[in-house]
Amino acid sequence: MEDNDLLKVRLEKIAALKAAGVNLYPNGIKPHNTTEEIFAGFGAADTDTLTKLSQKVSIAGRLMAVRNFGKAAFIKIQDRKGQIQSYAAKDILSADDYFVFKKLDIGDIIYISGKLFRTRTNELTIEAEELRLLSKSIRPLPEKWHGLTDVETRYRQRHLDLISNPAVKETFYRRSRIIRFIRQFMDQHDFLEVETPMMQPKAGGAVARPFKTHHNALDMDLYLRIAPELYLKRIVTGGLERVYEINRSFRNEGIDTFHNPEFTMMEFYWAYATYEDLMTFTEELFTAMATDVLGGLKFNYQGTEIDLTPPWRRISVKDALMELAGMEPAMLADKGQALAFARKAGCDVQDTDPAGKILMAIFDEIVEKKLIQPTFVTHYPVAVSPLSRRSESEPDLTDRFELYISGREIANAFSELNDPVDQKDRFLQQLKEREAGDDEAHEMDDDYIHTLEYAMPPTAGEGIGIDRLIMLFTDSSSIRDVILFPLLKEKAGTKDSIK
RNA sequence: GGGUCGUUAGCUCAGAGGUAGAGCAGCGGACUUUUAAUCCGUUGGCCGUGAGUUCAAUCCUCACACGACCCA
Repeated sequence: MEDNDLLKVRLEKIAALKAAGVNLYPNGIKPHNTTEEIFAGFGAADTDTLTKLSQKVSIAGRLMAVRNFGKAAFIKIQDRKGQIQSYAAKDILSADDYFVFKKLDIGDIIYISGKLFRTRTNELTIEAEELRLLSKSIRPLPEKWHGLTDVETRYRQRHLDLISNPAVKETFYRRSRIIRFIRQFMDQHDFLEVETPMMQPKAGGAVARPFKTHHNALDMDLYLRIAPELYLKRIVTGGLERVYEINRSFRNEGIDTFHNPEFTMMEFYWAYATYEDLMTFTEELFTAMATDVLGGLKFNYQGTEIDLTPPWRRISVKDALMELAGMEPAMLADKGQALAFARKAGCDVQDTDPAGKILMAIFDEIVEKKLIQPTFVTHYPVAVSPLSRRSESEPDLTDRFELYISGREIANAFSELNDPVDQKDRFLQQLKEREAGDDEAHEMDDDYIHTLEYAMPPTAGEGIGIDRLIMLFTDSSSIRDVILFPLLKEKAGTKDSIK
């Protein structure tokens, strides 16, 4: 163990407590209240009312502050819902409890029971009649006023972040509430929640690099899924017609404020619906969710007001390129001109890239960041949509949209390609691109085509990036702030433990 | 992958080529209604790691590690 005086002092206290026969880690002592319940029940009660009531409460939590006054003290206890003050005095506590109290450190988990009263400054306070140590801390907490601000420590030691920064707890309460709401909404619309493999022999359903792993007993390489899509469509083919899954996918790519290698997505598939139905459905989901979670359809994200009031703007990729990137119709029609435009804009494009891919590169570079208010971008080129149904009127385009909010892709949806012959051609085209050096191109998946050969009903499907959605709804600037344990590089020698 | 910035006490941060600083926390003392309680006293450091320049490096140079932000 590091030669640290702070730890030494605490270990000495532990020795003293043990010598006095105090159990440092007792079990089975249960609080009857939370801080939230106490404030909800008695936050409005005045001194006289509290005196008459003589209301006894008990709580457990972390000791966060001690203000000593000789033979009495004010202390703050924090539980999962908040903090409350308690008054610990020598002439109220038993001698044994007071002995323990004098040996407590900030950071210890304690139990307090006693009557509620108001102090001279009118703060609702528990007069401690019984005080128990529930778990002894031997390391000091971050400082009470500035808290913990070092982002690296916040992510690496999330427990400290949660203890020190109440807003972090709020974020994860809200995250849970959003996901719970989505489940309710989907269930109400008769969707069935399912789970599909995270380890897949082929990583399909999206355009991305996978993580590879290996099954020893089967001696088989497996990939962590980049999307559940192909399995969910097998389920729809099987007749479940409306399914959804909320869970992790994994993509082996760079890390930044919008990308974590593992991230949470909801995908859902809806037989007999079209991508146009999904636009309406998405509006309904988001507005209901915002009303439930935020109490309205307008909210602030990083200093910009976002308004979710439907209907949201719908614009095709080509119209967006003309309106927001300043492209001329001739450039859209001619690959050479598009390529020149893309190069000028600083896009990383190859001569061999299909025209649709070049247009999307320009879109990503210039248009995306301008889509601040919720916008459905429609009619993506076939070349970048290997699993989407072709538009009846324009076979080079697909019945697909992406939803953009605050310049970021939040959802991706399309009417599903259920023609097995066309699907096979699309995979073959992807293979060509893979051979040309695009290691993100989709793999051939004969098993999936075989499934389609049994006839999948006409279906529309959508994927919603849950982490990004939660960033929006919690005004978080980094995806790391909405994931409890974002991936960080390992750092050697940062943490010792006691011998 | 490139650029910029950061890494000093448990935490939050100053600092200067010559023995390392503050606030909070801790420790000792006073104090039974405080709100970052107050008052007196006080402990605590491989200045991220490694090399180089120098009489002397925590500071200058280079490399590396980790992180943040921006760009691709």
